[in-house]
Amino acid sequence: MKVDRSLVRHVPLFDKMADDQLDRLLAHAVSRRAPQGSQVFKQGQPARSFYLLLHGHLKVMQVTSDGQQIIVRVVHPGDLFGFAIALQRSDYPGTAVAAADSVMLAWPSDLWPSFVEHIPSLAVSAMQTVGQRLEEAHTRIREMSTEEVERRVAHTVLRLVDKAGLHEKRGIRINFPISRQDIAEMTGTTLHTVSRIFSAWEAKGLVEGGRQKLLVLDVVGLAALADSTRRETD
Amino acid sequence: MKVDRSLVRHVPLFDKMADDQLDRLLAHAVSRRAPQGSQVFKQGQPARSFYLLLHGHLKVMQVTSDGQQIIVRVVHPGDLFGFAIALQRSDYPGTAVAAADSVMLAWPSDLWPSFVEHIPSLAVSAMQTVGQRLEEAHTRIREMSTEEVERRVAHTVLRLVDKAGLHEKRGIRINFPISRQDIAEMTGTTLHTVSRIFSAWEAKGLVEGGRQKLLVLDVVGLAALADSTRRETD
DNA sequence: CGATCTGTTGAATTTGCTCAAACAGAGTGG
DNA sequence: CCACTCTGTTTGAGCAAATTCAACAGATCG
Repeated sequence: MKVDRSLVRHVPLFDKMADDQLDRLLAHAVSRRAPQGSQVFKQGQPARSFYLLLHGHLKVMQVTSDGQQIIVRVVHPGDLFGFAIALQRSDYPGTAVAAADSVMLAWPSDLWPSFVEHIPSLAVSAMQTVGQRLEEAHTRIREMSTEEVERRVAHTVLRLVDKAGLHEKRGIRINFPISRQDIAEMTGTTLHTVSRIFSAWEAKGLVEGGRQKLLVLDVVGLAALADSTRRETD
Repeated sequence: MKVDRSLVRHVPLFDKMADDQLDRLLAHAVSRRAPQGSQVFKQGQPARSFYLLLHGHLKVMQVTSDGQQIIVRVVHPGDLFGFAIALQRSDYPGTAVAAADSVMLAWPSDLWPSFVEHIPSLAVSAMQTVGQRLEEAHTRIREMSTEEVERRVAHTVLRLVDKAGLHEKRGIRINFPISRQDIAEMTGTTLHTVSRIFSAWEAKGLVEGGRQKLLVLDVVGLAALADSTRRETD
């Protein structure tokens, strides 16, 4: 079960780590594949492992008691996920679903404390990661409190461009299959509204849609829309 | 600048800590008072200190570029706050305002790394705290995505009851001055809507309002309303 | 090739916001 | 003590954004 150092060397979480420490860490890692649509772990399950995404994209979802679903966050390559254990939780707070075929490393949760103990920089990095995640959550709360749907959708798409954008001749492609429903669940609206918004944007030449596909043609225009202080876009 | 151990002994963050460690920690602490309405720190300021609230209540707010305000969270006694430094940030992401006269301990941010190094349990506790905060943020996102305003307000009030409730003969009093505007900023709505909701609740005998005052008469009824799966309350 | 999934679009409806006006209570100063 | 002001609260009316309802079209897949 050899995992090569170069696979994770570029990950911010590990870039300050000495080679031998990194090797010791990787010695306990198991690599795992998740085909598109499969679940890596489920909400409520005991958190037996924590993960690092190497390739692909995951959606972390939560289901409410009355069956409604939201996407808590999207996991991109290089992101640590499922580390409930570090936050002193015994179960996963959400369900991780592969949005595209994905590859990840998995460590047994039991090992976390000893890792942190022996590799202090890991604790610092982990703390930083959680801190960023908290900030993202606050950003989302702020947007949901103060912005109308169209601007929220614009912000969400721009974040996707940033995290999962692939440059093409005609624009920037979101690099994994994503539906209107998904975007609705990320912005707190309905797929109907998202569909209408995308149709309007398409008419304006900002984006180009398609079944589970999204190509952003005019990032600047979209950003202008996202930052516009109410009613200037006409 | 002596700070007594007993002041903080009950705080979860410190309850597993040895006496001598705690004393070493407290040796560097400075106590500080914030009269009602005063700011403890401002959004964007360099994060020179981190704090522990001993007494009172604070609101942490963020202002959007176009001037709108939201309340990111409410700080209650025993909560650590303003520890941006632990998350590797150099400035405060929000503004902390005293909702009531408050007393807190302050430590220079510089000391955080050495504290964490010498007191490993502090790192674990801090991580846990941030984790809980992240979960709260996700709960709020979930509520804002899936629930109508009335239920969100109900949930918010119930959280206040839990964190800042004071038992009285007639019901449970929220133990610090809080306005409709505040609750609007916590739930992502307007003070008008909150006022209307409270008026309706008052008519039903669930709560009793007043200028910056809130007395919850029927916690169970409120909880029923908060958990009702759409349109059953009539 | 039917069945299913995703997306589109119109129409009716509703929620909650904006605008507007008035009111209540606490504190202030004459 | 009373008029005045400030701040927070209440309430109505109209309106707009977004949801719900509904029907359909095009892809995709077994």
